[in-house]
Amino acid sequence: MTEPGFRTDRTHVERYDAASIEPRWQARWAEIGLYQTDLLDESKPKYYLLTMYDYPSGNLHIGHWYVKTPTDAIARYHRMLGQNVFFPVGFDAYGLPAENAAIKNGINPRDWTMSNIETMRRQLRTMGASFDWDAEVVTCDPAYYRWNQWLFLEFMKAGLVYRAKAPVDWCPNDGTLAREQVEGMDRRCWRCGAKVEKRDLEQWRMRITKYADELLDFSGIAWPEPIRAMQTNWIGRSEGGEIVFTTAPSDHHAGGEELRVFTTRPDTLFGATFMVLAPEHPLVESLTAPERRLEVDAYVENARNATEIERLSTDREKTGVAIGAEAVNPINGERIPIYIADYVLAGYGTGAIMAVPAHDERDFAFATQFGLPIRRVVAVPGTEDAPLDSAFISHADDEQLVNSGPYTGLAADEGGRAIIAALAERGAGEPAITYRIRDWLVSRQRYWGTPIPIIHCERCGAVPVPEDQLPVLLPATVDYQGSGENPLARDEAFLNVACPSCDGPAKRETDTLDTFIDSSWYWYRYLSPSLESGPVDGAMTDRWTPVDQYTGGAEHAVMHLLYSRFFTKAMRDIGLVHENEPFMRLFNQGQILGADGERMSKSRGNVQDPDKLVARYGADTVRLFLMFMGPWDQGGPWSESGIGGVHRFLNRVWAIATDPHGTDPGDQAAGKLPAGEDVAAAEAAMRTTAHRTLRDVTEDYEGFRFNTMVAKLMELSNTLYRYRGTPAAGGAAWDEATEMLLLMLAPAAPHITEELWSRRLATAGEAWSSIHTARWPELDASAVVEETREVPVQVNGKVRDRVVVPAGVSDTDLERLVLAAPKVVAALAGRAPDRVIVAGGGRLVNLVVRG
RNA sequence: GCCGGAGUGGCGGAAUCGGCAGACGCGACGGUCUCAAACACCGUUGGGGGCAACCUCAUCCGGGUUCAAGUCCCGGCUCCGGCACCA
Repeated sequence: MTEPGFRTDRTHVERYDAASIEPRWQARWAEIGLYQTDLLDESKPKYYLLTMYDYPSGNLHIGHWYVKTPTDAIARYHRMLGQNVFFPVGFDAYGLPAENAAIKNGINPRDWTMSNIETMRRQLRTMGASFDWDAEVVTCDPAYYRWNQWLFLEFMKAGLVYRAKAPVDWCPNDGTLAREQVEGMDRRCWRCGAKVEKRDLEQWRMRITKYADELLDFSGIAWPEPIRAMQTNWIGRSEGGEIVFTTAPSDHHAGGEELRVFTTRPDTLFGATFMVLAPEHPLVESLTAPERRLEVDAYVENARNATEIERLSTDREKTGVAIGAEAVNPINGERIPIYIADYVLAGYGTGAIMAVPAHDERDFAFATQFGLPIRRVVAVPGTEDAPLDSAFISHADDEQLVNSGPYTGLAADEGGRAIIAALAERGAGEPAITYRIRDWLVSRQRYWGTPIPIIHCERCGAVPVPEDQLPVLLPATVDYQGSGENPLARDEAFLNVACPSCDGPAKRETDTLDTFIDSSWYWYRYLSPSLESGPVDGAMTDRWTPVDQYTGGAEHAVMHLLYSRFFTKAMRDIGLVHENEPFMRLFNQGQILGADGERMSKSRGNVQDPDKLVARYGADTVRLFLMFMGPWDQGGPWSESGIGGVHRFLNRVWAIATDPHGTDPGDQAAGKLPAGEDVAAAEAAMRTTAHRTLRDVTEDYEGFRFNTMVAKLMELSNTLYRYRGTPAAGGAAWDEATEMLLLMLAPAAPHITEELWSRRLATAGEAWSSIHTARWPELDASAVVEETREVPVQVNGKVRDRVVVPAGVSDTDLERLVLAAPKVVAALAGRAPDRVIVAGGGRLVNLVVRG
């Protein structure tokens, strides 16, 4: 009878034991398909909730739980609101770690990946997450990646895919990278951290730049400001003008050649005292004077070979050389010397600048270094002769052009427009816009990815694989020969193929697609994962997309989250979908760091495994603890301290629901109502608290404020717990409040609430139905209002007393009551208040006394 | 340097259409229960002062607006994230 280790007077009550409850309900939910969405059911409003799918790395750590369990609570909350919720799950199954594991351990990447997926499926179930597993997508499945290939070819037809030779970012371990995959000032690979180099390679690209302006427009979608700012900066739109300089004739050069520069400051054109070309600029070769040749060639060679590190190690000191040629300023015919310098980038604008040292920091530094003239052309009137010790770049309203010929005296922005207009008339300039974003490089020299469906024929060039020959299957067997080199490149069976166009001997493309292609449209595929006639089911996407709510990490700001917007627009333009944006609302949860405050990683050994905690406390406690830790968008270092408090809360919920009349042995006040309270007052208090909690918790679920949501449920349970064992327990008000507590807690702690709910139904003799299909409780607004309330009274802004007044008291009555309060009288010390402020509809009174 | 976010008890954090600073939880201290420990439960807990009712200081720093400022304005500092010679 008596279990060892527990108090005798508690043993008659069944204790909360998560381990015996959770697996049982998980199995039951799966058995009855509780979370499988009927996508055709239009009787309820749809709600498409998406959380970023995972790379199957092998084990769920606490970070996965941190993203997924609150998202699951959102799904459950919306179901309780009566919406048809679609909450799918899948795996981002292609990618580098599988290959690295394969090389290291001699395992096939597919076997490694699929066994990890199996593990993770099991782990995801222990979370109690309400995923619809029928919709699962695994991207390394030919049923999925064939549509990557199909989309690639359709995009090609639409002019959105092209192949070009250009400098690319190259990681010695991982091969080519998208610009977005190069991180930090020292330009490291996002995967392996190796230093990234530039190489000239012929590669496939997607024309994301076509959508640059559209991608800058976030109207109609509710995305966090930081993500919008990052994308906006990444796209980097600059407005200005292109100005056409010409080369001046000289001994070695006939002159008259166009030299276009881009500038955001056409107003400073009269201040251009030299010109700088990128070392890679195509005209450098022909413009260089014979006597400068040696030095110029050396500089160009050096710039090509210099790593970014070397460039930066000079502490941004400007370097460059004059090429012995001059350019003619189209506005005034002035001849200025031409330099090359590596601070001018070949890939941005026109790869050439007009240098205006008076009004640009970099040009100022260069001019100072090389003793070049600095001519001020913008100034507040009267200050134009003041010497400059740095570039003058402010944009005050009263600035004017100076030393600018006929434009002198104009306001700077007006002058800029006038200069461009004048140049445009002569064909020597025009308004122009440039972007920092580059087209998306999608070729990867890797095995474990989607084969690019292209065949290279010596006669016909790069020929698309005909649609009826898709998918181009990734060969199942792979021989790495212990190196990271792409094994496809020496797989003769894969490689050799007849040209689809001329039937001659040809070779397959051996590069595979960036895995970010996979994740750029996966949410569409969830709606028809096994469709064979196309990538998406138009009727389904029309009905269900855009996604209503997306959750995931901010680390994807300029990769996945930008590519997905691009894909949606591109798919729209080829007629596949009919929307402009993929995700209506986005929420970025924070990141859980290791206990050391560093990012969790296997190599640091600070990865937190939830299994131990689940075994000790149960999944509900872990879920709730992760929500309670702090604001969801904040994240922070991992610490277990505090999880006990959350577990105690669930224990109390259990006791409230199963044993309303029980008492605690340590409580001397047990069984007694608080002093001065009768049963009626207690019941009114429970009812008020329950409905206030409902009001607040509803707002918290809507706003994803899970930490305060849990806190408020704790308060409600504390209130109920205080009445446990008293005459107020077990009555109608108690029962209503308990039911509300369970319903409000259900999205966050699905197992314990399901168990307690089933017991309630059984006790009431009702047939079982899941709490997760129950309706969210209705707020009784009248219950929220108490009969009396406490009003703080300030004298000169400091709280001196609190008076209890009837709920509907008028301001004048309130004032009268306040002035009669003993402590207020004392604080006033006989003085009459000069002002009486009744603030916030009677929430507070402030009495102002002068002197 | 530019862009974005944030600074509140010993700790995680509440409270921002200006209105009782520190909800909720952890930790700590005291207690109940126990032969004892653990568990559980009850109470106290921002600093300083006072026997006490109370007084006083306090939300990164310095100013300001206001009857009233964690919250608004001006000027700084620190930390985190992103970008980084982008003309």
